[in-house]
Order: sequence, then structure tokens, then C-alpha cells
Amino acid sequence: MQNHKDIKTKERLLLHAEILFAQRGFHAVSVREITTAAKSNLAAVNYYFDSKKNLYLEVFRQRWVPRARQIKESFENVLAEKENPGINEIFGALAHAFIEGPLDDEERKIHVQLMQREIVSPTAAFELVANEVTAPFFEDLSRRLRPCLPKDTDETSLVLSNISMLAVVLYFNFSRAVVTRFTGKEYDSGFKMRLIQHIAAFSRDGFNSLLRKENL
Amino acid sequence: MQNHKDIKTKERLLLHAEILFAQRGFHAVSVREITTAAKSNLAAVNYYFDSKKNLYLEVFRQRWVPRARQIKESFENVLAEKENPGINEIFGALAHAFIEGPLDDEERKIHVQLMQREIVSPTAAFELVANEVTAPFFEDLSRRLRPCLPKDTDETSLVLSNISMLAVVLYFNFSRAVVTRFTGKEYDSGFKMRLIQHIAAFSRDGFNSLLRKENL
DNA sequence: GTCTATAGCAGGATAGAC
DNA sequence: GTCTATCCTGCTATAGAC
Repeated sequence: MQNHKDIKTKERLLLHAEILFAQRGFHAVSVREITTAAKSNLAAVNYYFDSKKNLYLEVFRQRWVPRARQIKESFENVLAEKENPGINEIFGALAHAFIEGPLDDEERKIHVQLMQREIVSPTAAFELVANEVTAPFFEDLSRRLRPCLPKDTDETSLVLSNISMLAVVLYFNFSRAVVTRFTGKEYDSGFKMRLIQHIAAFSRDGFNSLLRKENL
Repeated sequence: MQNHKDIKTKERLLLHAEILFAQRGFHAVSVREITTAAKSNLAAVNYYFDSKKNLYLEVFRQRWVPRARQIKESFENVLAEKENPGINEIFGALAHAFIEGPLDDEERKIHVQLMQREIVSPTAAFELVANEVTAPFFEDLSRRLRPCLPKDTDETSLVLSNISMLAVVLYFNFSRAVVTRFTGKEYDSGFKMRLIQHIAAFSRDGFNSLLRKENL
């Protein structure tokens, strides 16, 4: 059995800071809360990270970005098995990576909440997320989708559709209060499978609007 | 020319509190900031609203809910002009109400940001928003869409699609940092028209997935 | 590297003069 | 209804013992 002493203080701080920041945001969480949760001393945050602000940034650098890579890899691995994946396969893989994927439920929730907070109130971490994760991800996605779309599809249309798809995927992760409230369903494995199907179908058909001339 | 003295102190507090809460969230904004912005005295918040927390709630009660009603009315008025509106008309009206609609750009941004914050970190205001606005809105939307869908479409499928559509609409309002970053476009009137078209097309075609048996 | 103690400040709230 | 002055709590950050 692992107890907290088996993990180094610095790691424990990152771990618990991430959970608390994700749940309630930077300003609503105090250093005292973080060090109590991490069973470390109050002074530890400043000793290891200089400041609360920098701890927040390190959470993104050391925990958020690597996890985003995991999600991306899962997405790529699913697609690598198919040859010439079409819109269907691409969105199936995407919905799967984000709703089921490599992370457990709690981890994914934390991951998306942190991202969402940066989108609503961007801080220094926003640039990190945008440059290191979102931009390459959108580029990769566009590259994969291009062959499925008419040759004259312009870049903006493609980006708007990418954003819309991302919006739906994120929403079903971070806004569970809304989803549970209005569907009456909990996020058990049956409901998650249903969500994957829904997101894949909704995004795929939304993308199909790019195939029709009158909307361009 | 109107100066700040023409508006009662209580109203000025609500006005500026709303802007600041929307921009940076409850915890990041201090009572001192609000009273300075409203050109009122530091003690005014407690005099009129008892506490900062209650001021936040009153912002939703007195400003947010009425504005949500305005958006809803705009949506209904557009639809009232058409007879037997189909999926196309419904989503056209919806995208229009949320992206152009009755509010000016700044107001709509504030409106959606406040809502978004409640979705990410629900407080007492969440129940208000869900009960008084979101629930009736989803019901109304379902009632309008039902005639356009197969008879055996189950309620959950419909709700999931409503949520997805809302996700896209909200996203293009509150996540301008992302949209501007990846499209390179500012929210001028040309781009907004394009967004309306995009959202209407994406949502409508996403909904069309409900028409196909294999996704149910 | 961990701890206690505390500096130093900003926050929400209130009492009481006007 | 408005204002000043102030209380008091809770915060981040740091100094210095161990």
C-alpha cells in the first residue's frame, strides 16, 4: 500500500494543486489548502515553486501538457489501425479519445476543467496550451480532414468546424452539472458509450455541412 | 450627456459588478474594485446588498435573467414570422439570437461569460439559471423540434443534441481568445455573419444525425 | 528539506458621524 | 444614503531554527 510519503513532496504538491485548481480555480484556492491536501508544510509551495502563481503554471507544464499528449497519442493509435480513415473514423477516434480514452474519469475531468478555465479566463498558461497543444492538434486534424473535403474548402471554414467539434467534446466533459441535470443520467460506462456515439455523429454530420456549397 | 449621478447607486453597483464578475470571476474581483468602478463608497455594497456574495446573486436575478428573456424573445419573434419552421429555420433563428440578436456585442459577451462561469464552477446562481432559463428554453426547443424528427426519437437523444447546439453557440461567444487565435479574425460584423451561418449549418446538420437510425 | 513563527498586506464587513 | 475609519480575518510570502 502506497502512502503519501512514498511520493516526493514536490510531486504531491503538483498533484493536489492540480485537483484543487481544476475544481475551483486559481483565486478560490489558497496555498494553505494545497499544502494541507498534500500533507506538506505551508512553506513548501514557496520553497519548491517560488510562488502560488508559478505553481499554477508548473501544473500546466508538468502535468497538463503531458496528459494532453497522452490523449493525442490515443487518438493517433486508434486511427493508425485503419487505412484511409474518413470523417466517420476521425470523429469516432476523437470522441473516444476524449470521453473514454487513456485517462480515467477523474483525471479527464480535471484535465478538461483546467483547460476550460484558461479559455474563460486566460492567464499565462493559455499561451502554453495554445502553442504546445491546441495549435498542433488543429493542424493535425486539418491535415487529416482535408482529403475528405472539397478541394476549395477554405482554411477558416475548417478551423470553425474544428472549434465547434472541440466545443462539443469539451462541453460534455466540463459541464456535467448541465448534462446530468437535463438528461438525468450519471456518467457511467453505458452513458459514456452513448455520449461517444452522440458526439461522433453530431460532429461528423456538422462537418458534412462543409460538403455543401450553399454554406460556404 | 448622462453622467454617473443620473443612475442610482444601486444600479451602478449592479452594472459594474456584472462586468467585473463576467470578466474575471467572483473571487478575482474585490468589493473595493466594484465600488471604485461604480464611483460609489466602499460601504455601499454592504448597505445595498448585505454581502459580496449576495451582490453576485442579485446580478443574476436583476440583470442576467431579464437579458436571457430578451434573447429568448428575439428567437421567438424571428420564428413567429414563419409558418411551420423546420430545423433550418429554428437553428437559423437560434444562431441569430445568440450571435447578433437584441444585445450589443459587449452585453452579449458579458452575458455568456457569466453563464459559462456558472457552468464551470456552479454556485447558488446555477440553480437560478437552470430553473428559470435553461430548463424552459430546452423544453421550448424540444417542442419545436419534435415535429421535425422521427416519432420514436427518445428524449435523451434530443436533450444531448440541444446541449451540443448550446455548447457551440456559447463557445463562439465566450472563447473569443481561441477563435481569434486560430482564425485570425476579429468579431466584426462580417465575421459575425459568417459565424451565424456556420453555427446554424453545423448544428442543423449535427441534428440531422437524429434522422438516421444507426445513430440511435 | 522541513518546520514554526511572523511579517506585511489585502480582503469583507461594520460602527457611527454626517 | 453617503462617508470615514477601523476591525478582523485570512492571505502570500519569508526569515530563521532544526
